[in-house]
Amino acid sequence: MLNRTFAALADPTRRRILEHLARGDRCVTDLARPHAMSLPAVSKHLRVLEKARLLRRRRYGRVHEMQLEAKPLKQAAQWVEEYRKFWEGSLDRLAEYLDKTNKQSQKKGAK
Amino acid sequence: MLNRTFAALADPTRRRILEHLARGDRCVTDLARPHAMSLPAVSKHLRVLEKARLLRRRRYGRVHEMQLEAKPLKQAAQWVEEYRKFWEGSLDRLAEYLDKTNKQSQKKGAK
DNA sequence: TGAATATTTAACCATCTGGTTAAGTATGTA
DNA sequence: TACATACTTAACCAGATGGTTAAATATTCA
Repeated sequence: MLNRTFAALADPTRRRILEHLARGDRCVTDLARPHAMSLPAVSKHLRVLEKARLLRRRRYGRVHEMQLEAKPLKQAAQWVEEYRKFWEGSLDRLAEYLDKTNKQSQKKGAK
Repeated sequence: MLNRTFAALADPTRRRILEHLARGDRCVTDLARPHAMSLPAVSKHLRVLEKARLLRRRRYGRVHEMQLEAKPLKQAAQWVEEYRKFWEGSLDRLAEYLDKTNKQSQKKGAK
């Protein structure tokens, strides 16, 4: 699951789509408009996001409405936070401190 | 930068490498051992992580030692958290609440 | 010097990715 | 019915990705 979530987030077009969606549900054509690419291209991106469960799709007649789904993002956030905190705590606390006080001298940090 | 970070994190082998690294600096051979793949394959993964600046490499003679670098992860965490909070706040606050109290009934949540 | 160790580079391969255009499927509207 | 609209599917393409094996490059050790 994390594979798909991170892979989905790795593409800037898809991140922008999510950003637009964060302002409310949108149909495919609306979401495609600000992106300089064809509709099928956007359609593919939407399917990637859908497979990653970052959005849910509902059909109202011929219009498809997308809705954000926060759950996988929560999982991703947890993974990132866990490791970030862990190794900032264990390895980089000194480096980070030095980083704040002296832009140079953190190179000899841990080991 | 986010592109590379998320792309790097999308591969399970690379996530496992980071997990091992979180327990301390490691050389290439050590990092390769638990993965059922060739050394060049691991070497490639390390280069991907290095390009994403998720790790720094230092050469001690013929041994390359890897060290975690938390900065890009912090950026990624910020991106994820920003959007997660935003749309949980706007759309999924109710769903999230229901999630805590009743494992089932959040399906009809927003909209 | 010569052999072993640590690692990368090169060449190759199959599959995935992100885009295209053209055609197809539903649905709404005149 | 016929046309327009919303969207997907199909076929294709170039380039990236994730793996392989074989060979090259340092470095250490005897």
